[in-house]
Amino acid sequence: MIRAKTNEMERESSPEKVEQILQGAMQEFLAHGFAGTSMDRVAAAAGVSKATVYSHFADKEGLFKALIERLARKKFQLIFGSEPLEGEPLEVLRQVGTRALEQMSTDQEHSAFMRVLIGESGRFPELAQICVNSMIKPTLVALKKYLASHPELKIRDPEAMARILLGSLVHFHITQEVLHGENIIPMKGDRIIDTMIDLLEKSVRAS
Amino acid sequence: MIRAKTNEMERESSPEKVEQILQGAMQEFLAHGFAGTSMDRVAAAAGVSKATVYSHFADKEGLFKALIERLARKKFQLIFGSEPLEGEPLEVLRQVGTRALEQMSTDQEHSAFMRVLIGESGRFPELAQICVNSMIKPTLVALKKYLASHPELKIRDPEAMARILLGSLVHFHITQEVLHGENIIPMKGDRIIDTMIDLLEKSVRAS
DNA sequence: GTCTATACTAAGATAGAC
DNA sequence: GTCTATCTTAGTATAGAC
Repeated sequence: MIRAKTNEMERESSPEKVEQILQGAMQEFLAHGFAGTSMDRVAAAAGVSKATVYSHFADKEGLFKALIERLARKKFQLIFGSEPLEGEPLEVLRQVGTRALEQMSTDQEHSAFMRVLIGESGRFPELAQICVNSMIKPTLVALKKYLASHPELKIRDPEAMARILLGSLVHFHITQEVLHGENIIPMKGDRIIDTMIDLLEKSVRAS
Repeated sequence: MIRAKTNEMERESSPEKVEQILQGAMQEFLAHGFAGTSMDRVAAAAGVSKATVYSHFADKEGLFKALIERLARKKFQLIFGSEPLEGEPLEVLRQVGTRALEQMSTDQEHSAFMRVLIGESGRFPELAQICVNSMIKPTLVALKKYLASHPELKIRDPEAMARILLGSLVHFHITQEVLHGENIIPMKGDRIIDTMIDLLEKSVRAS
């Protein structure tokens, strides 16, 4: 019969290969950056030939962009895409902050992603902007809305406050893990969070 | 006479060439990162031959490290190495913050330096640590000491507070300029500073 | 000390078989 | 669709002349 010409193993194996390629690309690009990564090593890490890589992605740049866009979505959901915020505001903020810090330091991939994203933001500005749009902006908007929806917190500028909260945590992560400062300027992340909550609490009392 | 053997143009022109090389290296490394930079282009940008570059620096890595260490010193002094802090504390903090934000966004070199430093921190951890030691740590220590020396600010954990203040500003700079988010999530830097000062002021009143 | 010319290696991308 | 083999360019580093 005619259908026999297409056996089970070869019909549309593309989706599978694409996934393999992206996995290999992730390993290599996150470890060595764009310029430091060779397509040979990507192919090897993916377990396919170089020609197969080029049959699914136009060139090195196309593969890189596809990977980063994919990772941007994934990272956002992993860190801030949890359950909706409910409960006593300051306690909620403490929990969210603690979870975010923990998630960032647990996930080794996250530090590597930040390195590549920031490191290549000069040569791939559109890519950086995609990440701003799909990670940073949604986080800031969610935080801002949460702060604004709790007038008892007496926050004049929720948008600016959201930046302060997020910035403090992300910068802490950058100095400690991304830049390997843990042993040079050691500090428990909880102190950042405690101090921020303390500030907010006093701010409520003073208003 | 014997001294004539050494004419004016050739005796010890090294320091001059070294400076040229470092200038060229800065231009190239800051624009393209470590792996993306070729020694050919460094030599061309420096206006010397490639062999001359190699006669002063062991290899590409050695040149890169020399450059980054040099820049770390320079950047710190440029942004935070100003006059000692005097005057009403909250007003001093506002001025320092404003100056820092302005300096960071004015100096195009600074964004490029952050990109390279963070981007290469995975492959050059020692280099990242040198920058933590010569830039971030001194800044945090100075801030902490300032905060601690003004008990009227009623700050329980000056060290953590220093991190919050610095982190908010640096993260703002990263999102707006380094990651090109200015048009996506626009905001005047003053709002960050105003909000932080407002928080500190209310914190004083509540204590 | 500095240059020109070159050895050697690796990388991006593709042609052609199956 | 996927592979092996290959073309071509570009990069690091050095040898040898001046």
